[in-house]
Amino acid sequence: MAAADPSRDRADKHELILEAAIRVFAEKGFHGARISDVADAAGVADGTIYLYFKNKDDLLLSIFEEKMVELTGGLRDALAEGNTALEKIERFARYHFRMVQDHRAVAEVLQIELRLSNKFLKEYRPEKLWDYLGIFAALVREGQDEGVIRKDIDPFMAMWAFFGAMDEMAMQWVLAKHRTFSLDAAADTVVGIFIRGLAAPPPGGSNPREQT
Amino acid sequence: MAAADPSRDRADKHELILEAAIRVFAEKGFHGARISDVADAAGVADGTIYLYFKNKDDLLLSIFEEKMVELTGGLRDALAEGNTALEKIERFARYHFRMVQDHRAVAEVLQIELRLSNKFLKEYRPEKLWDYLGIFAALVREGQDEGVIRKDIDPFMAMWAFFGAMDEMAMQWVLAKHRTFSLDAAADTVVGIFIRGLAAPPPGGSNPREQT
Amino acid sequence: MAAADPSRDRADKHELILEAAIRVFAEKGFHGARISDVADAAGVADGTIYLYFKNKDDLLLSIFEEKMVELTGGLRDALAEGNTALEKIERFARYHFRMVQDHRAVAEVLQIELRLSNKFLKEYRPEKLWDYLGIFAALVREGQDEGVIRKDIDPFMAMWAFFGAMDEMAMQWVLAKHRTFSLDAAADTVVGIFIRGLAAPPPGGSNPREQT
Amino acid sequence: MAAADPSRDRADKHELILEAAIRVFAEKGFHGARISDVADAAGVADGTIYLYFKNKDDLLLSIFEEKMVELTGGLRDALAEGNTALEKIERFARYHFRMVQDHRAVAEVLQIELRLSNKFLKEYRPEKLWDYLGIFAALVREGQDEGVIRKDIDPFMAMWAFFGAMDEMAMQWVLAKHRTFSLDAAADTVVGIFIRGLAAPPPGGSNPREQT
DNA sequence: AATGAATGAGCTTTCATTCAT
DNA sequence: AATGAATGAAAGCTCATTCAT
Repeated sequence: MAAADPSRDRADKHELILEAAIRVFAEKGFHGARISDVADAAGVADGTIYLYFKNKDDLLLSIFEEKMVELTGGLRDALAEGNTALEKIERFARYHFRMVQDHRAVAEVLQIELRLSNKFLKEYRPEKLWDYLGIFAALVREGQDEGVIRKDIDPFMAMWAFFGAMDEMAMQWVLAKHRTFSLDAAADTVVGIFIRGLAAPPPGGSNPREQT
Repeated sequence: MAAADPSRDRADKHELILEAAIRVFAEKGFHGARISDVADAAGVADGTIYLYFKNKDDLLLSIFEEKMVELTGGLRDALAEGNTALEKIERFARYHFRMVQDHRAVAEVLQIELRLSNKFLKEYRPEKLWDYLGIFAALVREGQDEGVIRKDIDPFMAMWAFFGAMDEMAMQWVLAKHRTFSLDAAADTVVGIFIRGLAAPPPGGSNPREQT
Repeated sequence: MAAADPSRDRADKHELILEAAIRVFAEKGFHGARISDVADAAGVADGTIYLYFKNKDDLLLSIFEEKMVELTGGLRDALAEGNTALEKIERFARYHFRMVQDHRAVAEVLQIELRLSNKFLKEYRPEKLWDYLGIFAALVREGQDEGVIRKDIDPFMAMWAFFGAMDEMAMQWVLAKHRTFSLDAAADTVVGIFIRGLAAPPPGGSNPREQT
Repeated sequence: MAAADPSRDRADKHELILEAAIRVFAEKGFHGARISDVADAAGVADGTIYLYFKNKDDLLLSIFEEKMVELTGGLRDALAEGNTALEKIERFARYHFRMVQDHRAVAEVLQIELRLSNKFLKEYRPEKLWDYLGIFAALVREGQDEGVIRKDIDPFMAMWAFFGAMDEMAMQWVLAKHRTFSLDAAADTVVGIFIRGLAAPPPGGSNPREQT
């Protein structure tokens, strides 16, 4: 009797088309993919896509939004086990790179195709990205309250730096078709730099650069 | 005697078209700009552009190459005055953000339009970017030799992290039309995090996190 | 007892959809209106419309047919009180313009939207229009028998001229959104020209142009 | 050396495409014709059409404008030989129908295809038609000054009636593929009705209806 | 009888690039 | 070298209509 739920059917087909689009966009690129390619991959007619998505751009942005929500949800779980803010930041980085590694087609779309979209880059407000990154900014503030992160750090500036560092490495990895380096090493590097870079000096410590 | 040098004339018109393209691409976007817009802005006929550039993509990539060469040249000058590797890294970051700030149209094209290009992102090998960033990797190695940068840092990984952090902030600044934050603050953040993040612990120091 | 009559129900819904279509077509235009707009306006599902009308064109043509039948019926009543053929012709003109004035939405559809239809203009035989206009031709013949209308007039030719004159004025009035002139003045003009234009010369009269 | 005149070349190709469009639209209808059909008929590439016309609608409207200018020019010549206003009105009608008869493809487009165009009917201000018909209104005024046309006639109202009568007959003739009646008879009818319908009563005459 | 989700055909227009002059 | 008129490929989206429920 489950099939009798129409909103269930609707959600299923939405999902069906979205997943097909991820596969097709990852393979042919957003611009290289025709709507009919997506329709074929999903096993529906071209027009059906427009019953579930406004247009081709909306399809791409929907992939972004839905996957970012999943990503953010998973992040919260991943951080739950961390104790200090710095430990959670480490977990954030490792989680981020693990997701890139484990979801290649999605990563391909979000790292590459999405960035090639005028709409996304210039007009769209990626609130779902901010939700995700906002967690980092909150961790920085948390760490500052705990006294383990320097007070002179602007959480938002640090957030962009942290995201930029991870994002660039993820992009190089995806573009290089994963051949040149491991994402574990990328995670180590980001963790190594940012943990020390953000950390407050040990009480009574005498790091000479701390005068800057 | 200047007009008598034909290669000089050629270089002049090449430059003329290139600068016109920067202005037009910055204003209308690469995709939104027509070749005839560039031709109009340069005061030449459409066909003339093809005497100096292979095609529209080549025009964009030429902007990238020529500006990156200038950027790299300027960077060498900027670093010359630095003493230690860490000081040079600080100068690198400050130079980078100053260039973004002082050359808005170029920054607009390199930060935004270039990234929207399939060709650039997927097919092109941006050697000129590597030349620029390679200087950072060299500085890391230098610092490791000097003993002021941790040995467990992979210079190339650090390079991507450093570039990614700066690039993301520059991109946000350009996209936000420079309203939300200052690039000086961005430079401070990057410097503050990376200098500490890369620095070797003071000899005999006892930073508890160094055990990680 | 009314609800017990199934053909009564059917006629009601037919009427319901037809009147909804008139409103929607008048507002959005035939091409601009979607079947679902009509369905919404009628409070039925899209598919239901196809239980009562063959297709979208049939809906438009049905409006034409049903309204023309009503129009023709009303015309007969309006002419009943006239005495001579010429007087009836005058009544015809005044009735026509009054109908346009009193039924704006219907006029909008019949004057404008219908004419924009390929089907109507090129393939359809508008018998119901001929029924309506045939009355005019019959009046001309009647007037010729009575001796009040010139014998050298071809009733069918006169019919098209008469209809054309009225129709053009009605169309201008509808297109101008009724702002520029009154349909009463239009009626006066048509009556003034056609009555004199058709009238036989007074017996023994010596109108010099009668020689033509 | 005539071919060296570039504006001449341009005008030639404009004309070439326009005449091709008339043939194609007359045969397949405006909606049934694809731009590539017109391009083929003109012996140019699809894109070339857009160098001379803004879009498909503009092509249709250009046919209207250019042919109306020609029509109006010819009309002035045709009226030149007339003496009185009434005689000129007669010449107007006969000229109009002769043009329809002698330029079938153009008539097909202007009588049928043009009217099927939403753009033309609802948005466009057909100034060139008004120029043409304005001549009729001027003739009516002229006749009123001469005393041969009744003063109680509104020239603009009469103009629409006159045009409507001719236009309806021309349309029926074109739609019927010229089989059912002759345009000469149509001209006779229009002339017969309008000349008498507009004429002032002979001085001292005693037409009983003149009291209206 | 009524519903409404699914279908899929159909075509204008832009603009990078070429090449005859 | 410079011009600029001509080329022609390429695909998103709408919406009337169907038909399983």
